[in-house]
Amino acid sequence: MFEGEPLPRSFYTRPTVEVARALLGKIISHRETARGETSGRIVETEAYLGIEDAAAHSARGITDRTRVIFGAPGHAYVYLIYGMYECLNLVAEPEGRAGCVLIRALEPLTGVDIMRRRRPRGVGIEALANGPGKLTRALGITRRHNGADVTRGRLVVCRRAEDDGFEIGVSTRVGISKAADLPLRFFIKGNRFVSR
DNA sequence: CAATAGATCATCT
DNA sequence: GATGATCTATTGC
Repeated sequence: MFEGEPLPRSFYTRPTVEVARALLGKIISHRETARGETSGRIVETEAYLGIEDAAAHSARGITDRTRVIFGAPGHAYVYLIYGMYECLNLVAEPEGRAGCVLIRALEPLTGVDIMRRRRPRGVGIEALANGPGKLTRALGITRRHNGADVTRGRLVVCRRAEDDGFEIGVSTRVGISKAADLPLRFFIKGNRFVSR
């Protein structure tokens, strides 16, 4: 389908902001044995840095929850927020250094019918995955995927043949109270699947 | 349309 | 015991 070769580990072994920008336009694919494949194009990301970033979970160092963020790049960090929704991050920076990228919105590509079944009845295609909690629902991503290697396996990130020429928009991050003034949110300008 | 309430729980103080 | 990297439904103008 859309997954040629997954992006290599070296793609993630860079400063978090670089990875957050480079992930725009890339494809996230989740292949499940029973249901089939769901995939989408990343249109919005946010960078969460290390101990210097008060808004990041890693700000207070290594705990059971934040261990993956300090671990090897190219792995998924999935956590529960507000007791109800899961958020997907991709770990950046060399091992030992904290940094991850929150995936905030996807443009649905494969398995749209499967996504619809997982989301409330009647939501339009543009609202299937235009938020961090929505896209994990749509793709069937849960805390089971925490620590998963996204360079191989059922949950992978890959490049699509020709995908550039879009402009990158920058703004402050959504939904945080600390370090709220930093320009660490990135999105594809004009794309209708970016969150509201 | 905007504003707001409520759902619900792992993590940290 | 309080707090969140959210979303949906509902109320009010």
